[in-house]
Amino acid sequence: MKNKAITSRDVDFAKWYTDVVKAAHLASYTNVKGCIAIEPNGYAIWEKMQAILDKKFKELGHVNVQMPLLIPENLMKKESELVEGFAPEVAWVTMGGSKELEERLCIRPTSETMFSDYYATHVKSYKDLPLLYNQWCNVLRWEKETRPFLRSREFLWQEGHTIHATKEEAEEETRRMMDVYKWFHHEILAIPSITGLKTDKEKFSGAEYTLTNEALMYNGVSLQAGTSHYFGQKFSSAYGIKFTNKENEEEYAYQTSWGTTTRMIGGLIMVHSDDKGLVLPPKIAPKQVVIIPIGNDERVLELSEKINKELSENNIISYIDKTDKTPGFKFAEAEVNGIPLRIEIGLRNLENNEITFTRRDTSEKINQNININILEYVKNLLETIQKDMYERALKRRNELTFEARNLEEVKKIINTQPGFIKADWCGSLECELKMKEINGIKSRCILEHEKPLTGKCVVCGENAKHLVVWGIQY
RNA sequence: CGGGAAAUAGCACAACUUGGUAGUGCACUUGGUUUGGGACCAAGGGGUUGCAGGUUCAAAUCCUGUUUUCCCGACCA
Repeated sequence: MKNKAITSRDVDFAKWYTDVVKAAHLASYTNVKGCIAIEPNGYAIWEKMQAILDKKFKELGHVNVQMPLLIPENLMKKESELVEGFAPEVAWVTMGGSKELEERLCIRPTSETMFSDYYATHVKSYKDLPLLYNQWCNVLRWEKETRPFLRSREFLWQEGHTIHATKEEAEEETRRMMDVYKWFHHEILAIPSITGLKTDKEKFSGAEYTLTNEALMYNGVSLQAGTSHYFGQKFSSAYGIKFTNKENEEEYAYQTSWGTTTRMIGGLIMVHSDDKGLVLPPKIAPKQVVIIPIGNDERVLELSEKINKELSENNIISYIDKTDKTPGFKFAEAEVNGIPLRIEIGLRNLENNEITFTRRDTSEKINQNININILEYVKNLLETIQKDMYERALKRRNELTFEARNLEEVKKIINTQPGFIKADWCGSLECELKMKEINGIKSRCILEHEKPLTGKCVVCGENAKHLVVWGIQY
C-alpha cells in the first residue's frame, strides 16, 4: 500500500519533494521563514557528507578553521563586486539595547572577507604559503523564495579558502577541488554531474572565473551542486594581502574558494527518490541495512542477531528493527526512510533454508540460501545498488539532455520537457539575456572541451565561441 | 518583493456560508490477542483553533494587522 502522505512525483513534483522531506523526517518547518529544523535523519546524512569530504580535504592538505559569524560593514565593502553581488541578501544586525553600534555588522553570507582580512595580517613571505583553510559553518542569505534544503535562508556548508604564491598553483587548486566535488557526486551520491565554466553573468561575484558542477533533477530542473572559484589577485589587492616573493619583491597573493552545501540533501531526494519516499545510495546512507525479524521465534531472533553482528563488525551500518510493529509497517518505514537494503527473516524462510533480501531502489526481493557468505553477498549487493543508482540517474540525465540548433528548437524543448539544453553561444550578455526571456532559461555552464554544434550562436547567429549547457535552475 | 491560496491535537481533515461548551480518522498511552506489505479488541490522554488587536452578551466562525507555508513571476548555493 502506498504511503498516503506522499503526493506522487509525477502528479506534483514540488509537493512530492516537500512530502518526502517531511515523511522521511529529514527536516521540519519553523516559525522563521526559510530556516528549517534539520531533524536527526537529515542531519545524519549531512554528517556523513561532512565525514567523507572532510577526510578528502585533509588528504589534500587542507586544515579546518572557524571565522566569526559577524562581518563589519567596512570590511564587507572592500571588494566591490562581492558587495554588489550579495547586497540584497545580506542581513544586518541591530542590538536590542539603546546604544547604537558604532559600526554595522552583517551575518556572513560567505566568508571571503573574513579570510582575506585574516590573510592580510598573517601572510608575509612566500614561505608562509600556501594556506589551505576550510571551515564548516552556517551562513545566512535572505532569499525571497525558500524551499527546505534546496534554498533555505540559513544553510550549512563548507567553504574552502586557499591562498597561494603563484597563479599556476591557485588555478591548479581551483581545478583540483572541482574534481573532488565531481568525485563526490559520482562516487558517493551517485549523481552524474556535468562540469564546466560559469559565464561572466553567472560566476561568483568577485571571482576571475567559477567552475561548477551541475546536476539534473528527475523533473529536468538543474541544480548547482558545488562550485570552485579562482580569485586571482582580486581579493588580495582589495584587502592588501601582500607577501615577499623569492625575488624579494612584494606581490599580491592568489586565492581560491570552493564550497558545497546542505542543498545536496535536496539533490539526493530529487535525483533518486520515489513515491514511496527517500532512496539513498548506500555510500551516503546513514543506515545501510535493516534486518526485520518476522515473528518472535527464537531461531529467527538468533539469526538476526548473528547477521547484524557480522555486518556491523565489517563496516556495514546495520540494525535490527525490534519494535513491536507488524512486518508490513516495518517494511514501509524502512522504505520511506531510504534504507538501501532490507533483510527479512521469518519462520517461512527458515523452513526453506533461505533469507530474503529486498532492494530499496528497485523493490526487488531476492531469496538466498542461508548458507551463502552473507557478508560478501551484502557487500556486493550494496555496491550493485550504488552502481545501478548511478546508471539510472545517468540514463535519466541523458534522456533529458537535448541539443538545439536555433531558438525555435530551444523553445520547443523547454515547453515539452525541461532538461539540459546544449546550444552554441557567441559569448555576449545580450544573447544570454534573450535566452532568459524563454521560460527563465539560464546558462548552466560552458563546456570547456566540447566543440560548438553548428558554430553559430543560437540566438544571434554570429560566430559561436562556446558550447553552453542551458536549463532552468533551482 | 508583486499576484493567488491556505493555517483548527504529532499528521490529514470537519465544524466557518447563517457567531452559541471544538469533532472524526490515523498516530500516542495501558491491557490483551496478533505478526510474510502500513493488524485487531477494549479502555484512556491530548487543542486558550498560527499570532496580535477589534466588533459582540458570546468568536474557530465576522473585521483589521501580522507571521509561516504552498503555487505563479522577479532574485539566488
